[in-house]
Amino acid sequence: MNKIDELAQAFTYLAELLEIKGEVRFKVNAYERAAELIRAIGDEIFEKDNVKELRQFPGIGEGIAKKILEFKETGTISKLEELKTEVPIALISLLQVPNLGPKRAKLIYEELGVQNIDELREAAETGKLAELRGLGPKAEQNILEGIDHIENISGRMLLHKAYEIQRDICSLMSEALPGLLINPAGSLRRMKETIGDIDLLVGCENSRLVMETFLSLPITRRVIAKGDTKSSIMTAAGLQVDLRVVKPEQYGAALQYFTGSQAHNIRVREIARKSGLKVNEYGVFTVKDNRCIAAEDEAGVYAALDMAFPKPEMRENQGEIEAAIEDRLPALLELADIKGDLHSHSDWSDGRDDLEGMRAAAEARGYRYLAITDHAMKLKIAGGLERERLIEQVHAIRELNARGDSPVVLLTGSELNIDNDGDVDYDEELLSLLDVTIASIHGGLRQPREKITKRIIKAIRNPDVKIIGHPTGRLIGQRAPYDIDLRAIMRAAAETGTALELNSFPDRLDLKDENLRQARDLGAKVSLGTDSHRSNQLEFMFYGVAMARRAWLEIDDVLNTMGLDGLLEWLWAGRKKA
DNA sequence: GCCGTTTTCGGCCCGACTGTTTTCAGTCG
Repeated sequence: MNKIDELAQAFTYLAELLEIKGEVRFKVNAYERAAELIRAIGDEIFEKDNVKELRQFPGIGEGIAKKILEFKETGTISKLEELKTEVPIALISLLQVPNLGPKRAKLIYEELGVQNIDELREAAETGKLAELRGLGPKAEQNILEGIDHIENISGRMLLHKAYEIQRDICSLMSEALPGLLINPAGSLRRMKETIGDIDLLVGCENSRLVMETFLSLPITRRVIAKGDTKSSIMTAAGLQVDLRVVKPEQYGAALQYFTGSQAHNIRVREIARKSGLKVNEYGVFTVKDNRCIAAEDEAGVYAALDMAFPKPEMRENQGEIEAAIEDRLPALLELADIKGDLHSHSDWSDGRDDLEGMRAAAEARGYRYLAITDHAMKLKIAGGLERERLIEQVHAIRELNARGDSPVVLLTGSELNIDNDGDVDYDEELLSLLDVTIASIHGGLRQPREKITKRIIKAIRNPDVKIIGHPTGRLIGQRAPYDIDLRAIMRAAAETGTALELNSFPDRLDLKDENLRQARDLGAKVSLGTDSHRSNQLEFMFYGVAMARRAWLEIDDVLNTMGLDGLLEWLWAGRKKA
């Protein structure tokens, strides 16, 4: 775990231990917000070295600023260490059990001495939980099911998986109830990279009928909760799906309410309160006489608060509220702005489809160009192209382009390997044949921070390298990012005019949203590529664009929104062309 | 703990559902 995550986690622990201890809600909230904020800001936080600078960030006051400085100095926070002697840190693990919160965790610890999940299970199975005041057999059963859930389910689901499931459920519901007004809400609508559960929102007068239909879907394994307006089910795959029903004339307010994020909504409601208004899932109301002034239209909810409409992907309380108030929200990148894909593989290396198949798929997407960036020779395992094969491929691509039977121009290219010394596979002469030169790390992933950072920066300074592929190497939920000085890499990329990739393959999404925003702020260009190994994977661009939108990127921040001529000019700037 | 053209003190978002309660606390999002 890197320093930023450690610091953020220290504040999360502070919040959770205080919560178990029974500290006032607001103090706990402040620490939780601090943890969130630190994760969003990233390494920049360690570049500040006094209280005053740290307090510039809204949500960081004197107390938290001092704790950040203490952590930077000593690697720990004394208040946290103190707290650990009062409340066993292991108790925090109990909080991840659904249906078990801080109050009951404290009770269970104090009455039964339970400190971890194994002990919790034993207490539940022997009926001891049901004997505690405020709990009963049902609560005990729910906690047992909660334990089963976290032990069987490996955390959160990748966005693209959840998105597909959502699409399936919505179409099943629409089949049963034609014309139904139904949409995803929650983190799925915000397009977070991973999804904990799926939130769906329906606008319909007949909520009973909607609920019946939903609860009898074939995907339902267990009904968790069912009420007049809200139900939850567990699917066989262990995914929770929540469905809310509101009246059609309240749909906009409900969509706003259930899209979140929680931090965004809290800010919105605070702002409403200051104007004598109240916001809930049924509309915007005056506090004085409870008169509804907006509800049907989501943008109308924001308008009632004198705010511009922030797109769902932005709603993380990362400055979008202020921007909406001041009417300076960015014009986010759209999928339609993407003129082509800059990272794809064909059957010349480890892809499945041939050049024509890839080109046809690009044409179907309305692209102007597609870069064929098969693996370079040092990556033998992926069928990396030897010199002669690469030359052959360049000729094949040129021939295909010369036929003039497609609006899509294939760009020659390669996904080069950054070796241990920071050099790439081919010599200058061969590179002078390639339009698109991506350089990626494929080996030595666990080297020390200085070493990998140095390798990448050397590649960035190579005039023949125009794009750094999957810059952090993370695989969501499987492999941590390389230990690198990302900000130094971003600065070097900005300085040399090298693009950083937003690899849009679903389990990569690399750079991730907050890093993309940092890259843009530091002046680096972003290149969207799907890393497709099959022609149908070009559709992953959808998820890359979603990440770009979460990072507030606009057209000019992204390389492949350029037309073909502009792009080629950019790609060949400062390079020798054969 | 944070924050301030209504406050340097006194506020701090909102509601549904469940299970255990005879009117509400705990949990969740």
